[in-house]
Amino acid sequence: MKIQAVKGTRDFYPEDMARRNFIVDGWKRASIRNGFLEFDGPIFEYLAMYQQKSGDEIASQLFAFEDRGERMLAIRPEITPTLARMVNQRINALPRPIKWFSVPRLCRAERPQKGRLREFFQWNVDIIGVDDCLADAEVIFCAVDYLIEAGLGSDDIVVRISSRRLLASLLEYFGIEESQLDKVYAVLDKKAKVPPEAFEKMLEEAITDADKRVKVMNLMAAETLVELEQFAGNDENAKKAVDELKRLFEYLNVMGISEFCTFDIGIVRGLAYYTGIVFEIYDKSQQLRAICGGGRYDNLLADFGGPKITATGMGMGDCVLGIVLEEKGIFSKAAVNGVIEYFVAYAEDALRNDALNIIAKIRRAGKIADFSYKGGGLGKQLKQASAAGAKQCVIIGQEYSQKKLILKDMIKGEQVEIVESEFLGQLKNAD
RNA sequence: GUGGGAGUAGCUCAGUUGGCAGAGCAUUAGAUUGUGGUUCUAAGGGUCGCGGGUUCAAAUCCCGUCUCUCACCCCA
Repeated sequence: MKIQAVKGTRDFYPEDMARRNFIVDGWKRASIRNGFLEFDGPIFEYLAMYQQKSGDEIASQLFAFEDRGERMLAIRPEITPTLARMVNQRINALPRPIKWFSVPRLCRAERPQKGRLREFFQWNVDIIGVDDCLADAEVIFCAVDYLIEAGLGSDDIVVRISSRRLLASLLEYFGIEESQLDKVYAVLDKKAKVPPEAFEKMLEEAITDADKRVKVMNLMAAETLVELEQFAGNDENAKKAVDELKRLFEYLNVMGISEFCTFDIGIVRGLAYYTGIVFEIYDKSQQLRAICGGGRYDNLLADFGGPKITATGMGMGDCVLGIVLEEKGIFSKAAVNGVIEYFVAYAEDALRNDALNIIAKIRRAGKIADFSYKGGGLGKQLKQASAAGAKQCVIIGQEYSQKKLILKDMIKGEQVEIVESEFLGQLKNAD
């Protein structure tokens, strides 16, 4: 029986690996220039760690197994619990704010579909220990900074921003009980995803009181922060939440990315643990799930047995992003092959050892060099050099009896004769 | 867990009324014994997803099954 790749996994052939590296390298560059430090954890953890935050149902959506010591373990479906565990462990020794990032490989046992696989990479950026929404602004900036570097503009993507705290205070102000909030959130999260009639019907089921429901419907139609202030009335909590959003947008404006950002009260995020600012980044032209999502989760460390220290962060997976970059033709910029700087060709088999000797010297000088195993005619070797995308060829022929090489520029097609020692000297001085 | 779509060469796919298994790209070799990219020629590469049925004859029709994929549910 022929064995095939497991459902929802990917094989990375060299050209796929080039794309993956294009994404991952960009993530790391953006993180580092935004002042984040890289961390990583184990690829599996105790199953209980994931159940603690999200409940038992989550167990069916992750790859769990028992080891030989009868420990219940799971392959990590996210890295945030690991982050919480690691930070809690050294909370008194770590200088704050803690600005860390990671690019973990994650697995989730969900049914695969467009933009979602069972094994993927996810860029995570978190700031722990900053109450002010400046931290949220910086997380958003970091994500946008990356997307711009990757080649996307404000015509391509949009950051939709809202606030859990705002929703919570307004809903409470409208008279909806706190115990009902999660249920209502789940419905509000669907607003942009289902037809208006369906949305209305779902809302009817979640909020039986007609007065309250009308208020919520009106609220969900709000498009600007100014409108929200009217809803807030004299409610202190709601006013504070609006004020926070205003400050956030001001920060984003100062940082020069306001054209990417918009307020959208329909952004709720599925999970219960978000406590404040929430945001998602979408591709404007396509019907894809979010490229990126994040927000504030002030109970993170406390949920994992640590002190109550605030946190905010985001995650960006490689699947949806990969589709977007592919559609925009951005991957063509990614170098698929390692670019050969010098391809060494030899005119006669007798010169092969001389060629090998020079190749070794080029490589030890830090340059990328390759050659033909088969040898054969010079034409064949140059053909192979072209196929490999070589920038230059070093040709070793009769001239080598006077220690001279031919250096051929494969792009311009020009060639010059050069003394071997001079050529090798140039290698070391270059760059 | 529910529902649609698709499985033919490494890839993208064609395959007529049931009648010898095909093309392009890719790969390899040659045209070319000191000069590449273009071009030309040739070769290799198939359990037509798998199993059963109908038939003189099945990639093609029927039944079953597996896999992949898309949309739901969910989404950290």
